[in-house]
Order: sequence, then C-alpha cells, then structure tokens
Amino acid sequence: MTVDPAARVAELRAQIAHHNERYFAMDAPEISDADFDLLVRELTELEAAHPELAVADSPTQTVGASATFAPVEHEIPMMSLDKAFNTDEFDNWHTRLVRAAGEGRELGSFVCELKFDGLAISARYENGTLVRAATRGDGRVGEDVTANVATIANVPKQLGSDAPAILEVRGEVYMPISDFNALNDARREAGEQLYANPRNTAAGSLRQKDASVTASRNLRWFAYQLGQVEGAPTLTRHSETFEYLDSLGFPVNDQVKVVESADAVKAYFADAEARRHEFDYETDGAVAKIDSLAMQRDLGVTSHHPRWAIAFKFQPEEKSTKLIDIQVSIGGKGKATPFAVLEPVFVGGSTVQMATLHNEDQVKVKNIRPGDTVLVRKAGDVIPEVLGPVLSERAPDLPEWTFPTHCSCENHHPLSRSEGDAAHYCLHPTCPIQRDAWIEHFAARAAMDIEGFGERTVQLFTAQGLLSDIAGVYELDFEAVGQIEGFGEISVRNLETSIEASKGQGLGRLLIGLNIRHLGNSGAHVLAKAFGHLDKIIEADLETLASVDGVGPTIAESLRAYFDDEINLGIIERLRAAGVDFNGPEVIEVDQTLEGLAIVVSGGLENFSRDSVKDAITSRGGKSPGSVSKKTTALVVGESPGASKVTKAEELGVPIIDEAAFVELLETGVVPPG
DNA sequence: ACACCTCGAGTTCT
DNA sequence: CTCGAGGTGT
Repeated sequence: MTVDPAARVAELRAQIAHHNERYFAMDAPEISDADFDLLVRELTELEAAHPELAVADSPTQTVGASATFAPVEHEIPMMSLDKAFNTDEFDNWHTRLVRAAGEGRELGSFVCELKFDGLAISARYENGTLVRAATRGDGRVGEDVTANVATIANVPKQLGSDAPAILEVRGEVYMPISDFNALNDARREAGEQLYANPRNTAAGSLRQKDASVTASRNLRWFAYQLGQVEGAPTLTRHSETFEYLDSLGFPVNDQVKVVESADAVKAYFADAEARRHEFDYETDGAVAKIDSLAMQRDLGVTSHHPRWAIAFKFQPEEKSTKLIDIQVSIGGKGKATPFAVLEPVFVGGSTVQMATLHNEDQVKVKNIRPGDTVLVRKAGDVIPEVLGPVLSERAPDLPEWTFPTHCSCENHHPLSRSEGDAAHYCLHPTCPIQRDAWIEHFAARAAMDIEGFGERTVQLFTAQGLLSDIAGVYELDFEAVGQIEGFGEISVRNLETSIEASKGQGLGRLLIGLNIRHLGNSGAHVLAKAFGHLDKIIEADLETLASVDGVGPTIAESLRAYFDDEINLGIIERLRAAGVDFNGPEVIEVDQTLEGLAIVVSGGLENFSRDSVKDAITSRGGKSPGSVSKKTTALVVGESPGASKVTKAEELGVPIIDEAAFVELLETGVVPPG
C-alpha cells in the first residue's frame, strides 16, 4: 500500500484532536477507547518511523494523560475522604471516632465545609513564590500543571514578605456556573458543540498543553487544606488554617463553619444540601473534619482515608425530562431489551439520554409511555434510571407503549416471549444485529480479548462482507481491511497481531466467546478446568455435564443443544483449523488455603488486576463471588470500592480488610484480626 | 417447595 | 447497577 505518510499523519492528528475534544471537553465520545487508542498508536508509530514529521504540539504529546505533564510526587499524599451516603453512616463514623478517641476524651469541635465538584490541586510555594502546582493524580503522584494553574486569576503567584519557607496549599479548581453558562451561550451562538458540565470543562481547560487556553477560561479555586509546611506559625486547629490562608491572600470559601456537636454537623449537611443550587459553583456533598489538629494526629489515617474527616454525599439528584421514545436493543443471544430514549438531561454529574428499562413488565410496572415527562436519576451514582412518569403532565390521550413484534434489523425477524419468560427474544439465527453482537462478544475482554476489535470495527467489517461469524475473525483478508478508510498499514498490522495472540487464550475464554446460552464467565471457567479440552465437552452427555459443580440441568441442556448444532460444530472446526487453543488451564499446584471460603473484592488493588485477584482466590480453592452475602468470609477493599458492598458487609458483620491483610489471608487462610 | 446465593446479560458514561 | 433466573442446600 502506498500512502503518503505525511498525509496520513496530518489526517490522524485531525481525527485525534477531534475525538479528544469530544471525549474530554464535550463529554460525548463518538468512538470507543480501544478504537481511539488505535489511532493514537498508529500516529505514534508513524512519528517514530518518520522523525521529520514529529512536531512538539502533536496529539501524541498531549493525549493519554501522562504524556503531557511531568509526574509530581506529593510529599504528603493527597488522600481521598471516607464517604457517608446517609446520616446513619455518618453516625457510625462518629461512634467509631468517639471510641477511638478513648475514655473521657472529647472529640471537640468540627469544621464543616462544602465539597466542591472540581479538580483537587496542590500548589507549592517556596519563600513566597509559587514554584509548582500538581493535580491529585492517584493521591501519591500527580501531574505538573504549574504553567496552567499560574494563569488562574485568584491563585497567588507571589505571597507577602511574611510567607513561610515552604508552604503547600491544597484546594479545588472549578469553573463558576455563570462562566460555564456564558461560555456555552457563546458556543451555541457560534453553532459549536456545547460543553457538558462545569467540572469536565474546568478539567479540560486546565489540562491544556498551551496554558494560554487555560488563561482564556475563567477558572477559580478555593484553598482548603495545608500540605507540607516549614517556617510557618504553629497552628492548633484546622479552622485556623482558613484564617491563615486568608491572611496570606488565598481565596477561602465563605460557607465554612465551626460547630460543636454531631447534631450540628448533620444540620449543616441538611442545610448545605437544601441550598446547593444557590452557589455559583457545583458541590457534590459536604465535609466534616475534626477541628483539633492534635486529635487529628491521634486518630491517624487508614490506608485510604484520614479517620478524622468524612464526606457526606448529597442525595442523587432527580430531574424530569421528556421520554422521547422506547426502543429495543438486540443482544448477542437474541435478547430484546427495551430502553428509554430521553431528551438529554444533566443529572448527577453527566448528561443522560438513555436508560435501560430491562423488559416489557418493567415498562408496565413503571407505567411510562413515550411522550411522558419522566423522573430520572443515577442509581448508585452511575447508572441512569427512569423512576416513573409525572402523571400530572401526561396528555389525556397518550397511548400506551406496546412491545414491538419484530426485530429492528433489516429482515424484521419476529420477536417472541415464551410463557414464564420475562424477556423477548429474536430467535432467528441469521439476524445481523445478533451476529454483530456475537462477534463483539467474542472479541471482548472477558472472552478472546482482541484489542482494537470493538463495536465499530465489527460493524465495519460485517457491513463490508469481510466477516460473517466468529471463525471469520481468523480468516480475515487483511489486504481488504487495508483498503478500508481509517485502516492504515500500522493499524492493520496491530490488528493482525492481537488476533493472532487471541488464539492462545485457552478454553475458558473460548467457551465464553462461543456464546452459549446460560454460560458465562464463571461456568465457562469451571467447565474448562473440569474437562481440560473442548472435545471432551463436546462428547460429554447430559449427566456428565450436569455433574460438574455449578452446572445444573439447564446449563447442561444448553451445552448439549449447542454442540448438537451442525452450524456451531462447523464454526468450531474452522476455529480448530485456524489454530485456536482448545486446551483448558494447566492445573498449577498451589496450597489450597482458601478451601470453602468466599472472598469478595471491591475497588482496585495495587498488586493485582481484576482477573489476577480472582485467579489468586480460585487457584487456592476459594470462591470469588461478585456480591457480599452472609456466607462471605471477607470483603477486600482497594481504591474506590463500591459503597453498596461496603454497606452490606457492615450490615452483615463481614470483616472488611485491606490489600495487605488480603495477601496474608491468601497465605494463611485466616482473616487477620483488626 | 422454598430460600438464598450466585451468575449472566444488558447498560451508562468517563 | 438492576432484573431475572439457574444452582444448591434444607
């Protein structure tokens, strides 16, 4: 193929800049992360191969976070705060603290503050001069954004002559809501795409290679905490830091309040929540800190949070919006799932325009109809959920919604719902939507994990007739792929490499990719381990299959039906011919320390990936279910664990342990005390 | 037959 | 995250 590298580089830069803007600033990505990475990787490699084409402001220098900004290690880590989602959780925190403070010792007063929805920043001054500003990053290492922060109007660049030798000030950078709205008004008039929300816009504005862009946006910050300090007057109370910061010329928020009791803290929280929309900045909660610095020191920190502070999260916001339509998506196994198409509404920190409705009955239970005004919120702060209609706003003649009788694909196959089933299915084996979903599923991370083979790529390939089933992935005509726009020499080679690598993923992942009804992650790996080779499973009778622990009559039946199907067997033979590994995992001898135990993991750990942690547990004879129950031996929490799991574990008295204790548990099979 | 745990699938947005 | 449904033990 003869493509002019200079032209391709220019094209890639334009594409990357466009998608970068969509992703970071507008909150509306058009392509998947994997596809985006492919573009960046191709550009990086082209620039490496043609150094004369590399330029300083190339997107390869500015995307991917760490590429642009030098890492900065925080002398004192910027820890995140423990969270309470309701007053009960706050009471629990308070009770723990009273106990930790010790007999007859008062916790003293609390400082209440708002929790700003912006970017946490640490600014370091040496002998009164701003020398460095860094983002929070992972808490230990952030990014150097000094040039950008220096353009923020109310960040002091130079302190008075009484400034200490070293002063590290922590605060939150934000964009005032009024400025955000003005910016969007201007963009609307110019016909430009609107920014999604103040927080993302502030983040995008700050993380600019060109600091003059940052300067053109009206960013502000509030200072609220000291980090490393040398040569400053000794403070005894956290509330004094606000007075001190103010005296040095730092902007501090005017809603800070010192109160004397836990009840007064709760009153502050309730008041802040009620008034949250009065402020010209976004808040997502309020914070209480123990005022006495001596008491803070004594209470200390856990591996993730200071014990002396807690963030109270405001209730998830509910907004009303228009239910434009109810549409149906078709999954890889033909399942038809209705979802709400909403007039875009900003709720709980992001713009929502879709929400799943699960099935026909759920639509009935919720009593919603296209055209209704509906209430929307974020379940668990993440997943959009339609709560129900605002009946007072329903037009009297608004018709009820009925489940479509036919698949939305071009062949309009019939959809059917069997007796006793909640879901509708499109059972047609040649449905193109199902076909695409299956191939996507096959390439997905839990299955064959083929990088760069996402939704967009699959649809492109099937539409071009390059691919019609999963075995086709290994029969791809790469010459033809190279002809498709957007597939340069390098991205074709990368794709070829990752497809080749996927052949060795092993039986467990292959079984997942085969798309067998009722067989998911867990069942697939159990079978792979029990049988050791795909042919043994294909030959096994119902009884043998169902005798495997975790496989019952339904899954056994489903397996038999799958492997009795000539079409499926044909696909499997083509996979074999392509050299796909049909072997199960090698059984490595590890001490079965966790026999009979169930360990749930939530949040990211430092020394384990999501997969490796499950492996560490199951290879030692333990189970690693996805949710906490009273049978759970322990809940391991890492960085930002799921709140519901922690709450559940607390309710049931399941021990909650950190990574270090988990490692000990792996070795000993005993939950360490503490 | 039932309760309780688990698992699977579809889903949203960063 | 939520719903629905399979698996297992009582």
